[in-house]
Amino acid sequence: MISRPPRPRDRGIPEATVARLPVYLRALQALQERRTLTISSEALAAAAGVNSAKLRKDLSHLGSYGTRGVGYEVEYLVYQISRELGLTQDWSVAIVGIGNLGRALANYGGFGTRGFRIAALLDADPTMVGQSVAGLKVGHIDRLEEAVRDNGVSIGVIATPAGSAQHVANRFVEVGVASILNFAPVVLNVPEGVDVRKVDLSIELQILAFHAQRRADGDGREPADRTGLELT
Amino acid sequence: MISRPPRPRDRGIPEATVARLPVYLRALQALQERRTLTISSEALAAAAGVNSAKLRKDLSHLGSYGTRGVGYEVEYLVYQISRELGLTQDWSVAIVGIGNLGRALANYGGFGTRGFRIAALLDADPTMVGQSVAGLKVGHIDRLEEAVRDNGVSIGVIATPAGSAQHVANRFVEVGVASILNFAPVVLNVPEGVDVRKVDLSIELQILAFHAQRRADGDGREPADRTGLELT
DNA sequence: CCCACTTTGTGCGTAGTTTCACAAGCACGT
DNA sequence: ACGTGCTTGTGAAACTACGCACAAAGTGGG
Repeated sequence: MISRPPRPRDRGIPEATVARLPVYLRALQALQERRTLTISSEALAAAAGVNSAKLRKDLSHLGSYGTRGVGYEVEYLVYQISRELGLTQDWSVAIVGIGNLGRALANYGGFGTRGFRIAALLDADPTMVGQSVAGLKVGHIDRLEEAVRDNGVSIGVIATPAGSAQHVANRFVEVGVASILNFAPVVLNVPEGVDVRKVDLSIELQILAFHAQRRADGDGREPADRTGLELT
Repeated sequence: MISRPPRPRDRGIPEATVARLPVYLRALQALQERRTLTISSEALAAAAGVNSAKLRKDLSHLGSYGTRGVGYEVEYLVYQISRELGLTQDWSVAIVGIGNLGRALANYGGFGTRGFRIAALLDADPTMVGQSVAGLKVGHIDRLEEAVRDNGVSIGVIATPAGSAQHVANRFVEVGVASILNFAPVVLNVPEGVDVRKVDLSIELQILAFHAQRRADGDGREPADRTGLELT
């Protein structure tokens, strides 16, 4: 069962590369729907919005799956990336916090095209419990442990208010969920070995504002010590 | 021996730093509510989930706002970071695509605590137009240009299906919106000078899956590639 | 006034990431 | 068979980011 295959894959794929693989995968799947059989790094890079050298180096971490003079076979590459990302197996996801965002997530069909199954929806609000959302009955948060165990949940999504997020995270960790996607605007504290990724809308807006302001500032530099409001 | 002349031009705060400033800001605002007057880099770093040296270096890019032996004055730092991020001015935001996600965004009150004002909601679906969401009337996408001009919108949020995203982006760019936050699962093509940030739920899940798979492959142990090869 | 103590700001070595540029490899036409 | 043309895979250079460790700078007590 446990294959120590003769071709032990280099398990040291750079984090930056991992973050881009899903983008390549999506571009490749779009190509697949258009019946494209092969594609060059140049063209795929353009579709993914990256530099072609970067794309080639990224793919080289998975192995040598291209053909010089031709390009990459789309279908084969889709399979290889999917496998590397762990999408050839199914992942059960539980979403906690069925507010506006939680509902949006639950209804978001194309979760990774496939590979992810939303197995449980949980909320603390008694009036929410029992309602049907995206074809699933919302359960009470008190049953989190049960829901995780019964459904083999391995990924937890937190879409609660900031105040409850840490508590929910603790519960997740407690029952063995080691992958958490956090939408609440707080920094979660988790033990080593637990993987947390955060998606933060207001942070993204603030970063945009920073660049927008910089553009507006004529194009200058000068941040430094400006203790009040002066400027022009 | 021939070293290139030093570039004292400290133009620009590192991108990595910019991305963390909002996190610091949020932590500081929480402290402010607890009436904390000053805080050390050590404590603030813990609250923000980063290394204290990194935090000090980040803050040093804004200027010398700390007091040795004491720490940072919370209120002053809040102001400085806000100013650097451009939050001391107001930004008008338009959201296009009032589906589940668009509604969630419109209702998400704490948009950056302040500084961001949702000025317009637009959708292509005629049955959606005219409805009231989060206290705003949904307008038809055809009026995008009008809505942007009338409200001084400078940030556009795209929450449409993938197929419409590029089209909406083009329209935004056309009317001079140079900051776009994209939730649609596509790579947007925009001219130079336009700033696009993307938030992609399924990509985040795929990255989590990658790490989860790695954990599982290894055998009960953890990644453990922290201690790479020592000297040889 | 001076000393002990605390905490900032930063120089520097290390690690990670991006990009260039080109040799090596493959397909295809002749 | 063999050259021509195209595209991959990858050394190496250039950047960027990280975190340690410590001197500098400020506080407060005696």
